[in-house]
Formats: sequence, C-alpha cells, structure tokens
Amino acid sequence: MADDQLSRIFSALADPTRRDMVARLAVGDATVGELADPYDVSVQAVSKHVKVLADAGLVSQTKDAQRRPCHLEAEVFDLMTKWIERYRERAQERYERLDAVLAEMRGETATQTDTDHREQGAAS
Amino acid sequence: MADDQLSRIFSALADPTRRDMVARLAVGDATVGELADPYDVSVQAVSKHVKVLADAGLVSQTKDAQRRPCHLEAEVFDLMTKWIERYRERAQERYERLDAVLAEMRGETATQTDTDHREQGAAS
DNA sequence: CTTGTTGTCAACCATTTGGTTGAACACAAG
DNA sequence: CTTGTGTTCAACCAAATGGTTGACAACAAG
Repeated sequence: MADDQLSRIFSALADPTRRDMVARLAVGDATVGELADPYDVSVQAVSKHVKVLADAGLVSQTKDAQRRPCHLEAEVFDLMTKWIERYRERAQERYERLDAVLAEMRGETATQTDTDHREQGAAS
Repeated sequence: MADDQLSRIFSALADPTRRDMVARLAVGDATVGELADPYDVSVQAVSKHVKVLADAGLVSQTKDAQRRPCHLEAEVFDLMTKWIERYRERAQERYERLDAVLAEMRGETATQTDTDHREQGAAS
C-alpha cells in the first residue's frame, strides 16, 4: 500500500505503540527486548514493530551478540517535516490572502471562488 | 486502531492519494468532485478519503448547495510538527552528547552503553 | 413535478495489519 | 557439546483499509 518512503514513515508513526517506541528511542538506544519490556505484547510483536520502523528508515539496528540494539535515525524526520511545512505554509499564506481576495470579490460567484482561488494560489 | 488524533493524522497522511489531495487543497479549496477529477477512482472512494482527512481534523467541509467544498485546516499540522520536533530534537541532542559519553567511556561495558546512556538522557 | 448533478450510505470483496503461538537461528555460558 | 537467552521467521486469525457497485438524499434547473 505504502510504497514510497514518506508513506512508510507516516504509516509507521500512525501506530501509538510505535510512536511510543520512537519516544523511548529518542532518550537512548535500546534492544528489542528492552523495547518490549513496558508492553504486555509478545516480543515477536515488538520485533515486527521495529521492522516497520526500520523499513521506514526511522530506526537502524546493529548487532551486539544476540542483541539487536535499535537506534533512532533523526535525519529521516526531516523528510516529514519538509513535507508538512511545505503544505502548511502554503495553506496558511493562502488563508491569509483569502481576506484580500474576498474583499475584492465581495461574495460574487460563490461556488467558483474556490477554483478561481486555486489559480490565484498557483500564481504564487 | 487509531483512536487518538495524532494517530488519525499520521494514518490519514500515510496514503499517497490523501497526501496528494492535501497538496491540492493547500493551493485552494475544492469540492469532492474537483478532488476526484485527477484520479481514476470512483467519487465514492474520494468521498471516503475526504472523510478520513476530516476525521483527522485536517480538512473541514462546508455546504454549498449539493457541493461540499473542502478546506485544509493548517493549524492541525502543528500537532504533528510539535510531536516530530520533540523527538527529533531529543534524538539529535542525544546523538551529539554521545561523542562526549563515548570519549569518557572509551568502549567499556559495550552492551550496557545503551541502557546507561538512556539514564543519562533521562536526566536531561 | 421531473430530471440531472453532487455527494454520502450500505454492502461487499481483496489485501494489509497487528496480534498470537511454535519453531528455528545465533550466540554466550556452563 | 548442551543449555539458556535474544531475536526473527512462519503460519494463522480477527479487524481494519481501500476499492468497487448500487441505492438514495439533497438540491438546481427544465
């Protein structure tokens, strides 16, 4: 379903347990067992969660004997942040310009306002 | 599965089509039909996508005759950004401090380094 | 009132997801 | 070599997801 990395990242963080694990890893690296500790789910389930986070590039695993310490890859967060900022800002500036546009139009072509406005926004 | 808003937001944006629709809405409001236009899926499917975005609080719908113009709610993005920044920063500062910690330890108690470090991080 | 447009609801289907248990693999310790 | 620990793999299951089609509600226009 989610083939691109951005989708994998958002999808990975859509799960509260995985967000929780990210929060834990932000404080310090932890093995799969350590990550599983606070939850009442099986270690296998946690291992799966880690795999999802790793596939998204949010977490990397190293080898330490049998253990697989998990490390949070902070840089990947920037991918998300960039995407979010991009559209948040655009929506915001559009919203701010809406006042001016509406002042000019004064409620004419109510339905069309949206599409008209889209072209206005695209001109920025 | 995703009962809290943060989960709903991430889950909503995990779908490329929905992210696409957000990008479209960032440029300007659009009706469900207008949103459906560029895709080869049914209008019903798009209607469902809009519902998901609306449930996440990312989009609001108003009434205009039969039409349901969709508006992007930019403020909700801040919820995500805050969550992301929180852990990205924490991971980053931890990473930077790692150098100092490792310099002190010089590779002793290799396995324990992670857990030790977690307590270090928690002290901040 | 009838027709066409716009959108949602309902039922259904295939696939994915998050969980389980049991087996197996890798490695440290005895 | 045998045992115990940490992790992953495989098979399975219930629930959610994204899509479909068909029906219907709401409204504009004829």
